[in-house]
Amino acid sequence: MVTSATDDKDDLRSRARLAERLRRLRETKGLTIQTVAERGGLAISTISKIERNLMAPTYDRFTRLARGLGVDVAELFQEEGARFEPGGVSVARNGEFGYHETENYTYEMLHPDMRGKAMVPMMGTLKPLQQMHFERMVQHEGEEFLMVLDGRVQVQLDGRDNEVLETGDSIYFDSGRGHLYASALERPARILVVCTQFKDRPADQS
Amino acid sequence: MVTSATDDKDDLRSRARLAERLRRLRETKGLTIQTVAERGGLAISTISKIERNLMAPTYDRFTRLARGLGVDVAELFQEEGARFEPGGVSVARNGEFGYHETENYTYEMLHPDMRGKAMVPMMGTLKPLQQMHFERMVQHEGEEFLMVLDGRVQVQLDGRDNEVLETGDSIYFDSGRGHLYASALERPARILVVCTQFKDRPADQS
DNA sequence: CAGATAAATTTCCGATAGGAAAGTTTCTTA
DNA sequence: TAAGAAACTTTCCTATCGGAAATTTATCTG
Repeated sequence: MVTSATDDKDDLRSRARLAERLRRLRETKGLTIQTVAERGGLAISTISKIERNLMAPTYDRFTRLARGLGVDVAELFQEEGARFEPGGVSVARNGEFGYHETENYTYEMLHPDMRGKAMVPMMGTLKPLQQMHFERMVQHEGEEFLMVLDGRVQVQLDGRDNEVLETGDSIYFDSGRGHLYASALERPARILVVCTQFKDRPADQS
Repeated sequence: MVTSATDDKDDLRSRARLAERLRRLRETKGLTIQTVAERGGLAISTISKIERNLMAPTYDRFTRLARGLGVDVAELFQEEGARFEPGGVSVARNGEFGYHETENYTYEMLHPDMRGKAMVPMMGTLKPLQQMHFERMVQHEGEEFLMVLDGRVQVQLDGRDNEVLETGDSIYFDSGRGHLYASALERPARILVVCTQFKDRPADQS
């Protein structure tokens, strides 16, 4: 065989990154190996080996490890609505939306008249980064789509390098990942954001 | 120990579901075990055992299996719900999208690299109405959001008067209602459309 | 700094993953 | 139906996973 395509080297690198991610995740949560081991139901030594890439965990150990860490299994692999009225239609004219001002952003909900739609579209005006002051990143259930309509926007994503988006660029990401937007120019930027409507999910302890 | 919380029974059930999902996935894609084995770089017998839940694959086999099946690793962990890859992020630069031309429209899918996302954003260029010829209106499952980025757009909605949207205007409606877009000016119009993902996804090949 | 306690690593070994090849079932085609 | 091929399963065996306990390293306390 040795059809290349799949090289052992790749496996090792991939595993190495996984190991690193696991340890970082555990440490940022302030958990000890022992705690994770007890909560997840696997041996201490196993976790130690996995985190140092001395071992490739099997499927069951993997799920247990995720449980011990309090995250969804699939989450470990990331590198990085309600009753909508059938036939419903809503038109929003430029400028006549309901404003929704927060400390750092100015948002305009686009179709507030429709309740329980699957997507929540809104327009936003972003101040330059210097003028903003926030405690922590925004984070919520669901998925998010952002397109820059005017200006240049800096997107901060938890666990990733900052992205700078030019006019016409867009980004799609998991809203569960902490995020922040700001204008990357001296003047305000204009963006369109569409979020999925979040249905509440069982929360786990942090 | 034996703090319950994590029972071996759970592991077995979880693994059983995984096994089933894997086999279904492979079969709906019309792939043989051998093909997957070659493409992913693992032994035939290994896949056979995994699919019949006689073995718990290790991390490396798992990633190889995913590769062989032509799906993302995280996708294998999604229970039925067809969840979106947690933490996923995708950036699309202006102009570098995959074009998708139809008779009347030119669409550019914005984030084709992300599979199984809840929303499907795309940019479109609309010809003037006179130049278009269609048999019937478009109609599909889900909800749809349209914003006019440039130009003036005429939206035909089944059972309703035509709507004319100016730049910056938007419309939100049930995709089940027949719909058609066209530029209302002599020149082409530019729009952004975001649809909700339809439930049943067709099996695709790499 | 010494002693104590917690956290992480290493060791040892039984249990199991997983490849190669042989065996079995299922599908074609004459 | 038989012969042959393709798809899948079993067998056998080595490499390695993974748990318990011993050892080392880090963190407190006085």
